[in-house]
Amino acid sequence: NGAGHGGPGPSPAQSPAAQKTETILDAARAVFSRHGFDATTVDAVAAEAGIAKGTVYLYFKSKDELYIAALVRDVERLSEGFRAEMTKRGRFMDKVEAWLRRRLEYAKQHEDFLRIYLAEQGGMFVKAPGCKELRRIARENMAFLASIVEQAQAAGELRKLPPFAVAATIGDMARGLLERRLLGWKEFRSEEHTSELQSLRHL
Amino acid sequence: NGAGHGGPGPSPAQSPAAQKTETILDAARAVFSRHGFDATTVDAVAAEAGIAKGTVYLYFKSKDELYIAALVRDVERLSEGFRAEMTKRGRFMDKVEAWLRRRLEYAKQHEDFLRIYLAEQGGMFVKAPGCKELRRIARENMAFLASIVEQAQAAGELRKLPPFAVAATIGDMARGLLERRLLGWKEFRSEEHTSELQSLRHL
Amino acid sequence: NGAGHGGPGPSPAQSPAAQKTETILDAARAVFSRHGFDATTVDAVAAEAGIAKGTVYLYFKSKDELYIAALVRDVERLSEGFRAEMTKRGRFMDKVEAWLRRRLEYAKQHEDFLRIYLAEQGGMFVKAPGCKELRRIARENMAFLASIVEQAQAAGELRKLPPFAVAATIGDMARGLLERRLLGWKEFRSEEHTSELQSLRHL
Amino acid sequence: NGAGHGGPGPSPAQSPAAQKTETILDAARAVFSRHGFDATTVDAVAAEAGIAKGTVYLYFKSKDELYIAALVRDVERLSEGFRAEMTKRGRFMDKVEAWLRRRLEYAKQHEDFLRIYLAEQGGMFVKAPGCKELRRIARENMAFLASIVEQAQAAGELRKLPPFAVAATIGDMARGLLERRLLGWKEFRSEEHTSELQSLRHL
DNA sequence: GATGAATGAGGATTCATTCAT
DNA sequence: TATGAATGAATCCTCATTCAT
Repeated sequence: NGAGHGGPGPSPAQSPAAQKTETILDAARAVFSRHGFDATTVDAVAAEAGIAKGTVYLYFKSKDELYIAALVRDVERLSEGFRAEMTKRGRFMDKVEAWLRRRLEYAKQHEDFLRIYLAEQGGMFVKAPGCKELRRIARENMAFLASIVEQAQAAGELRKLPPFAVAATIGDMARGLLERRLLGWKEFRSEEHTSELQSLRHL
Repeated sequence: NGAGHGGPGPSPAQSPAAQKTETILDAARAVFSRHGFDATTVDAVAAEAGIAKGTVYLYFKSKDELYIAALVRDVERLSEGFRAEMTKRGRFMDKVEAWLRRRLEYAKQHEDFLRIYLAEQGGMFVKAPGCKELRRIARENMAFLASIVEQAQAAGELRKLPPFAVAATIGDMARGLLERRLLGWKEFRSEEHTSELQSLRHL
Repeated sequence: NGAGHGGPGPSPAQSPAAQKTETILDAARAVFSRHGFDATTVDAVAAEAGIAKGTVYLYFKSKDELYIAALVRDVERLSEGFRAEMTKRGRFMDKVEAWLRRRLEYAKQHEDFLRIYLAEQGGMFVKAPGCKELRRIARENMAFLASIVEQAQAAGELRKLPPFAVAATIGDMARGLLERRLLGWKEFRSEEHTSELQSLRHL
Repeated sequence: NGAGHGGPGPSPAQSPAAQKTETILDAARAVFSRHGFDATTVDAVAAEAGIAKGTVYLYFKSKDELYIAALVRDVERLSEGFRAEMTKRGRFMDKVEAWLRRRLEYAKQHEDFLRIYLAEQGGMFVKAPGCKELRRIARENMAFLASIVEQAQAAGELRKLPPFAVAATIGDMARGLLERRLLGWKEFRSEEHTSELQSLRHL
């Protein structure tokens, strides 16, 4: 196939073990996103992956570890993706647009990932697990975004507001945008996101 | 009664049954927010409320219903509160500041509520339950906010961007602000939120 | 009934909870002795006790705890019994005979207990669990026996050999005797034990 | 080969298959003695033997069979050893001392075997498996011992007590001695066992 | 109304055993 | 022969819910 871009199903170039790991993670993502962590049974994941229950435990020590692994894999994949995209662009608004587009695309390809991801953001407040890894990534992304903002401010593209606050605000908006899209709120269909993007021009 | 302040403990003016309902809901809020939905046992809620497990089932049909009830009660209380506050203010930024202050105050008084509330926002994407009620409230609030934005635009206080998009953006920012505060991120201590608020002036 | 001597089935004078605890312990003794620790399921114990699986866990935290509790209860009961008997007798051989008779009687009444008890002695060498409690009792009994031996030596009833060694030897013989009886070895039927007892006269 | 000494590791003169069988049995002995039957996994035995799990099943039909085989091998080896030693000696006490020394030596070389052996003696009362084979050996040894006793009685070396009872008593004492040594009871250190042996002189 | 003992369905996890390579 | 990935039966334990008191 033309890309190792992380579509569902393992690419043929990997070791069989790595392939099966990918298969299981894809299944986990799908099932966890449908039912949430607790309502998901390992049986269901195994069934989705087309393997036996015990096999899951050959690749992951526990249900918790499986959940975290599925989440972290996608979050990292997504993070790497948009950082690369943003670096390629020149002007601030282009960067932001690239970032948003990347997230939207990814969300379209992996609506199941998006569900689990957004849910976990909420879960950060009640569950400790894996948070460490996820928080690390979240903060790294935030720092990256802030540095982008600073560059833009230095270039006179943005008003001189605290960069972290601006970065956070952008992140908040993006999340909300994805959520509303996922919930299918009719006020926020299709091109609407551009109108939200417009707001950014004035920051 | 003289207070819609939503403090814990039942007000004395209510019927005994209503008082016990309140007691249970307070206990539920506390325990659910500490451990999340699944990790919370009905036993723990009963213990927190100082009653027997069976008694909980005299007031709520199931654990699910109890969870939703606890959530809805606070969300409605909060919504009513800030709508009233906003209505009292004249200028847009005052309204928004009043709203934010209201949320922060509430969050301070009920950090446990906040946790459960933010977590549930994520849960909207994976669990059906209660979503109907909660979505209704969320959309009503959004519509209210949008109408406020429209007024401000009519008064020339805001640029003419799509009101729903602006309202949504404000909501997103507010949520992010609360989250970062709750997580204790050091970049967003104390007065910092004003700097995020400043951004709004330029919308 | 004429005695709280520990026959199966709870005595009516106890609290309901204590009665049920006894019922479960009796069931546990029976089932564990039939199949050993690992091959015994909590389900089987519950079935033997005529209650539901979950109920067992209202009275004992785990299968391990249940096992230990069943064992310790009987070992203590037996130990107290024979110490009292021995104290009542005057001459050494009478004491020993009383002790042996006590063990044989108990073994007849509680063959299931005996099995579990003897098995656990072997288990001491591979499993740690509960050993602490059981070892304590075992050593207390050994010390008691040794003091009896010392008295007998002081009274000129026994040769002056190291008391602990003699006590241990007596204990070894008694255990072997019980085992052979339990295994039904035809060479060691009925009155045979007296002939083993005779050996003691010459120590 | 020049030694029936039972040391670990296969002797070089055997067929490769027999050598591997020995290797596995050595591993089984080691692991079973550390954790007991149920807590031992076939995986662990294979790892200890340095082979793959599946290979174990090429040599033994099941975990049960492996356990029994490991046990029986050592018991038979030990039995043959001490019978030969005893036959070589002339006087009764010399025979007994030779026998005890043999057991102690074996125990020192194979503490792991001893553990499993003593544990299994208890297990005889709750588990059926292998009992048949082990009981046979145990009774053969007992009969051998009894015949030795009878000889001694005929030679006027021992009082005329029932030979089987005396043999059993000697066996009981020996077992107890080994156990206390294994448990490390401080009352029964080092040379102490001679004092227990002294008792025998008076039987 | 209140209680809390009892229930039993449900799920994570382990591991003996098999079999394709 | 040797391997070790895959299987799935088996079991401990939890906890929402009921109901007799």
